[in-house]
Amino acid sequence: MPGAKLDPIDRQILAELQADGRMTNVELARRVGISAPPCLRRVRTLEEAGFIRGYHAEIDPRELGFEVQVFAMVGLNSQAEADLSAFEQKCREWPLVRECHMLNGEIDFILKCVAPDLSTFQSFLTGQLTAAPNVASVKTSLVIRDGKNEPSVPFEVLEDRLNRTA
Amino acid sequence: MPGAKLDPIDRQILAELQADGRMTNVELARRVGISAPPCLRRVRTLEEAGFIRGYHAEIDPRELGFEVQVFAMVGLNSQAEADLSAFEQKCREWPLVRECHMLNGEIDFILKCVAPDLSTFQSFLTGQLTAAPNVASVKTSLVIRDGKNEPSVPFEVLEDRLNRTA
DNA sequence: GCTGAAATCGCCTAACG
DNA sequence: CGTTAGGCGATTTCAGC
Repeated sequence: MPGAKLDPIDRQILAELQADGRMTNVELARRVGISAPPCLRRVRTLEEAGFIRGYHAEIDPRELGFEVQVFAMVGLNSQAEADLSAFEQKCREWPLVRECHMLNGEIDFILKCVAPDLSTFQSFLTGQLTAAPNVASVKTSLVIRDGKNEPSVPFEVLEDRLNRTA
Repeated sequence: MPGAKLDPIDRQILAELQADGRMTNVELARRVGISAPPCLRRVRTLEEAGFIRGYHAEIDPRELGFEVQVFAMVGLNSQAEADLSAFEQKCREWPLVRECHMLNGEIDFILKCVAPDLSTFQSFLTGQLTAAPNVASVKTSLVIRDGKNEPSVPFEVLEDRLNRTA
């Protein structure tokens, strides 16, 4: 079971850094109740072990002029591994596509896209996405507003779960 | 037009901090070609103006024991504003729901969820989500793998666009 | 008004117990 | 894991353009 090697302090470190990635190490150490040097060692270990993939400023797309956010549901003609990978590669090359997730069921991929305006997105949709090799169908939905948008992991659930097993 | 008040240095600061949110201020200043104090002032201004919403460590959910990632497409019975808000509020209270976006078209909301395992998700699905007031239909798709997962904003597109206008 | 230079203060981060 | 200690970054102050 992954996560088993982490003690409560490690998990708290991850939770704190997920909430505020620019927290100083001494502040972090204070919050988790140890002194700074071991705290820093833990952070480095967590980074190297792949628990922490990186640190990012969260930027408001609308403030920057990206007024449009769209989800695209994509079906392919072939689901052979080479064709799936080829499509993923295309997504990595398209800057308007921010996320590309392979799904089970009738939809093959869901894409989260941003664009400065609708016409930019439309021309990407018709000129690039729909026109790409192997793409069978694309259904798009505009995002009206975001009701919630949190970084990846709910630590509360993790703690609940470990308490229940304990 | 939003983003018009930002000069090229501000945009570069945002791009650098989106790529590495823990970069030191002196390193950031070096990269954007100004000295540290004005660089720090710009960062503070960008934070206060809402361009930067926060800083987060990016944590690998699978490493932490969240093996399951699911998209849920939700339709409601009533689309009155009070009912839409009520559903969004529910999503904010459910820790397994990480994102909740209101969409146009026949789907009302798309939810990105995580869970430690399938059975945890299933019990959330049947016990909470489908059972919530006003929920008419829920279709779920398991994520097989992530082909791309990038933070919000493609600065390349912004620069292209500004160059074209200039 | 905004930038850069100098100086202070606090943090980072090694070495050691 | 804690303590100590030296070097570096952060942040304020002040002068210059």
